[in-house]
Amino acid sequence: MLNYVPNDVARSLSKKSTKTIALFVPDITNPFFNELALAVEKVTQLYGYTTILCNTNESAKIERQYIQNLKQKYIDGFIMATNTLTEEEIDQLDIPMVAVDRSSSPVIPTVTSKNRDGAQLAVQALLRQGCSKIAHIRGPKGLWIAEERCQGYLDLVENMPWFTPKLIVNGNFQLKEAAEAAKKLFKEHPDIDGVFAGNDLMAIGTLRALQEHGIRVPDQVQIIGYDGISLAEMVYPELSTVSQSIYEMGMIAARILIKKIEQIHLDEENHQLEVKLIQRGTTRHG
Amino acid sequence: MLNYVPNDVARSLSKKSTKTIALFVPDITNPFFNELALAVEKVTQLYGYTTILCNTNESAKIERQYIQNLKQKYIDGFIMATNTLTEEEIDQLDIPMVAVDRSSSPVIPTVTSKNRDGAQLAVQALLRQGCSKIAHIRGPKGLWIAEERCQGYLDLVENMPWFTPKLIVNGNFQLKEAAEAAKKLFKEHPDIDGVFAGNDLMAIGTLRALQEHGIRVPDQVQIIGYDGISLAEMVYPELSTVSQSIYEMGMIAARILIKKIEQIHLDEENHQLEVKLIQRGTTRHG
DNA sequence: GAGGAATGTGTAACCGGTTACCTATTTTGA
DNA sequence: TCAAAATAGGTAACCGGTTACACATTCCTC
Repeated sequence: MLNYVPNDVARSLSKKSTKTIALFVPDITNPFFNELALAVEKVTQLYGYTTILCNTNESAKIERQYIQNLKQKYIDGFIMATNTLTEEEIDQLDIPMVAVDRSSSPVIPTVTSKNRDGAQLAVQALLRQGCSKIAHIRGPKGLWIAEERCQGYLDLVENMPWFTPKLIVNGNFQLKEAAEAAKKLFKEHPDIDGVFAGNDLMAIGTLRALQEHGIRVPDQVQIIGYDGISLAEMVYPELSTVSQSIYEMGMIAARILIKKIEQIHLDEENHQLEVKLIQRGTTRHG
Repeated sequence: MLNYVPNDVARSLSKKSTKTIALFVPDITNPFFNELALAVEKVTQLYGYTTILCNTNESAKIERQYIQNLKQKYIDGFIMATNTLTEEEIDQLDIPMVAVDRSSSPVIPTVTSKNRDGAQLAVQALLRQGCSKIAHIRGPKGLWIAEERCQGYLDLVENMPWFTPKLIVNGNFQLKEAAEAAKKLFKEHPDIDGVFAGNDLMAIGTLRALQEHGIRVPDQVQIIGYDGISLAEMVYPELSTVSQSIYEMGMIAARILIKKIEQIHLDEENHQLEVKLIQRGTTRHG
């Protein structure tokens, strides 16, 4: 008889390992993280690991709870798309860990994209395509990727005659908040004709706000987002965006984590992925 | 010293239970299932259980793999928002199980909404608000909830002089497919002035297709979706929809499952939740 | 104060694998 | 052919809890 199935729990107990890793995401309803999860899962499965998805809902408390809970269960490692943990905590956790998209500490390997370059790409395109007053809907204060993208925007517009810091408003990476922010922004500056949003969700929120006010996109205002989530192709007009290879980010992060778990040497712990500008319906390109 | 932390794996081994349940969803990128997951997680956490989210990607193979894998890990129960398993399989699995939204077998407790009633609600509203030719973008053939919603539509329009079965087209519950289907539909029947879609995603796809063709919503065509996902409020115009309490569905399913696991008696295994029509920007209501 | 119940403590077996170690067998080479 | 080495098979301890059962102690009642 060959119908013997080993008992995973018993094995885990003696090996102190479960062949399971956890992916922490701050917001499961953001398609960006879903695509990331798909990629991570694919790679881990290939190596015989199971992935479990943890939605922290942007809450540090939930995140810590999950971590304690999972450590007790002999989880083998973490991929963090969140950044609430302090450096100390990570140090004393003493479990293989990789950061993706957002990074909370320089001590752990990080996979991210060239945010500043990407932002410049977007703003360049807006300028080239005739915009004469460009606003930026930015992500949360203190979040590294939001700062970088904002910086990329500033790099190109800071010295423009029309520039004022009031053209930068916060949308917290969320659709609804960005829509609100955009409404206020356009009320105060009706002559804005270009918007670079810190992520696609906020760009879509901006689009929605403009449509509500009867402002034509891209005729009157051009919009570019950031991320390249599939939702960007599902709105009308389709969203122009700075696309990062989300799938690749997930795959690389997963591979790095597994190597760390299995103690295989890594030549390069950090990865910065290239981004590319995809122009669609919200911009007036060639 | 009170810093003793019991070892979960050892406990699981001897108790043959992990205080963990799994939620299976067919498509993690569909916001409906995210909202469901949030609800399930909330309840299970309350009862001391951990939930793990499994994305089956509509694939029966992946689903079976997960199930095998998890059974070996002493999972305590399953909540299935999928319907690929056969009745036999469920029987011989011999693990507490609850179906939510979709049901694959009458032998397991099911939490769903009054689909047929909901569809009627939508079509009634369209008729009342002046539509004289209403189409239906339906969900996958063979899927119970899709059939029910289609039936609800038929209940009201089957005997109308303008009705023809060609007004029913398949969109597979997906945004893109529905947009394509809608385009074709409107090319053949330009006089359609109302659409009831089998879910919100398809309604949004329809909206997108119409916008692309310069057809004004709700002036020329009114649209109603089904589900009440939050994305419905994020498009412009905001989508009118038949809202089911997704959160409640998740909570009820979780509670039923936990009771089954802990062998507490249930008076009522099946639940059919009420739905309500929410009119927003895609309909011309009073 | 003795008999019985009620409560407390201690120990060993068990959950089902992994692994280190010891003995038995086969293989290899001089 | 025989000793040493390589391989095979078997056993016991261990991972870290749970639980059942034996035994000791306290309490209550007549």
